[in-house]
Amino acid sequence: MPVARPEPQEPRVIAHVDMDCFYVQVEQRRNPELRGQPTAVVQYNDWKGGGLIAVSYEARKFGVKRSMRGDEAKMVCPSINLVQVPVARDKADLNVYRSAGSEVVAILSTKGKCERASIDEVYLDLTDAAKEMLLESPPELLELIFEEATKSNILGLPSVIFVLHDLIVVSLQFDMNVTNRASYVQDVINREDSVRAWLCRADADYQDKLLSCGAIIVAQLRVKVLEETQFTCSAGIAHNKMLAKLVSGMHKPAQQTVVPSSAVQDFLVSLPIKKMKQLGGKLGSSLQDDLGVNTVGDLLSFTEDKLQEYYGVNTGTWLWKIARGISGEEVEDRLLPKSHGCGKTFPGPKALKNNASVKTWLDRLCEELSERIQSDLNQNKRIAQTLTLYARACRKNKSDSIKKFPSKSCPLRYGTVKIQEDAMKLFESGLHDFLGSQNTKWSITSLSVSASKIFDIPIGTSSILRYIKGPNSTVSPANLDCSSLPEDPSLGNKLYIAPNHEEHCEPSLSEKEDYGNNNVPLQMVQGTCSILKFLSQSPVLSEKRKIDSLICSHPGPESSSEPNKAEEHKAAQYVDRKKFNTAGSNSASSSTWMFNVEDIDPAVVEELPPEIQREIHGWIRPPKQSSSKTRGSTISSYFQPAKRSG
DNA sequence: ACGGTTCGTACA
DNA sequence: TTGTACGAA
Repeated sequence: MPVARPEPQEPRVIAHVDMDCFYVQVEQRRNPELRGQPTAVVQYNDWKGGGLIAVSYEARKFGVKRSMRGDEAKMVCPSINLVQVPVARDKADLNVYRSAGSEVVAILSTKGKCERASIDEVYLDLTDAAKEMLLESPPELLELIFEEATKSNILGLPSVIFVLHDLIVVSLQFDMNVTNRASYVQDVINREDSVRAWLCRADADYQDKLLSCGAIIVAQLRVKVLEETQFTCSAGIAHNKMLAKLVSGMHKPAQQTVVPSSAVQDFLVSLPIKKMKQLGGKLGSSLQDDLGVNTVGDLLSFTEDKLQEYYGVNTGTWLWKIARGISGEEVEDRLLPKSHGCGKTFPGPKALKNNASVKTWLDRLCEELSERIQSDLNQNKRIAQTLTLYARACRKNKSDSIKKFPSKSCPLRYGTVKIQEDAMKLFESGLHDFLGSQNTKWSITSLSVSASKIFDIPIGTSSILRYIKGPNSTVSPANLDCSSLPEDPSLGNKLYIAPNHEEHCEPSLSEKEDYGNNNVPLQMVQGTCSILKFLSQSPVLSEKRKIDSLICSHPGPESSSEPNKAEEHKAAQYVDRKKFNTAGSNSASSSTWMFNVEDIDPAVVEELPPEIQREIHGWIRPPKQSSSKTRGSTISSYFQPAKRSG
């Protein structure tokens, strides 16, 4: 359920940018003959012409909709071009669209904080850039700026304003005919005055000016996207994510829309409740059916208490706020996806009915997943930690309870074969739970695997791995070259060691430790065992004593209460191995380890080759004063390095 | 018996 | 923390 975030009191400038029928545009770029023609992208042509997943605006005029089959589309629009999604390993392969999306993100992320919201959408926080523009522009330039801003659609004006520069975009992209263009331009000219009147009115709001600057920045970004990728997009500009998202699709394609604060109330009152993000599903239906709320305006008559009563504290306050256009959700600074997944459905007769066919498909899915996390590692220096298997299943039996196939996870080991093995084990475990004691027939209607808990490889990892691995190794993860990585001071003087990348590393499944009631590798212990084992095998750290010298203090809570801290630290100077391995939930729970460089015994360092020594010394920098946040002073967390704080 | 595929979040 | 349910595109 949604939850309200504390909203900053300073007004922000937020944009939501949405590519126009993105997959179609990607295909049109690949084959320019498709431009300006009714086109749709379909996957799986074998049954009823395949399912449509993107429809060009020309085709929409004929009534072609997503969720139609190819055959239906042909019925209502005989001239439609149906382009198939690429297929690899007998399944849809979306990589071309992913990388096209990355091209766009690379451009859109240049003017402020940027959050990749999906393969074809981003949020931008342009507050700083807008303020800068407003501050640094001399008065005579301001007039020009506002003139630029008149090229956006602005909510709450007497009527909709068409956009001059968007006209150019539209005519480039869609081959608009001269008559149309002329009438649009006339439209702009007619309405431009009222926009200028709005922007330059005596009491023009500081917030409105900021939004105007934001609109200009977004317009420029969109032009740049068009120039460099040939893709058009639409955008919404507002003071928060919710409103920006709400209007980004209001004027499509290739246009943008601004929401001044003054227009929010009028805009929202008549808006159907189901149009709001997060209210398109059951929660929205409940509002309609149980409370008789059909528009956002209807929500206004409910007190916050009443809403909390119905939907709980979190959702209640969230509802109360969004009805008033209030949303504090921040734009996250993230250009890459948080997880990678791939899956396939096996509808009806295609359902998988035995282990062999499951294995065949699982192997294919894992192969793709492995490739994707591998390229994420190579290109972005990121490592995924968790492998999860999902499936949907039917049991062929009599009166059947609607039981779900449970999802299962384990630590992710790199390497296609390892992933395949682990995924199959996960499947067997899930199947076991699913079937219970019964011994009935089953069939699988969908399978998917995903890699999650992805984080950046911190500085220092690569060289250690290179060294331990040996310079001549050709095994992929060891080929990491992070030498070009920028230093990130927020990570502190820590040495990270990520096992599971090493061939020597034989974690999890084979160890069969008795930590659970099934054979699924448990995340908690496996990583621990394997890194210790691994370290003990390394030529550098072959003796147990040396390992202990590496791990020389106990992980305390990140922000433990001050009085006991010193004492705790002292008491835990030496870590009992058993305790270390099986410690509580917040310590050993992952396969990545983080040490303070200062905690490494100098004697150990001396045994390392000179170049590694130099590197380690390079990590040791004077303590930083800047941040008020106190980082763990010892082996802090075994999990993700704390989020980058700057 | 699902439009298919991928993603993200909140909650128990 | 893992698994689940839900929502969106």
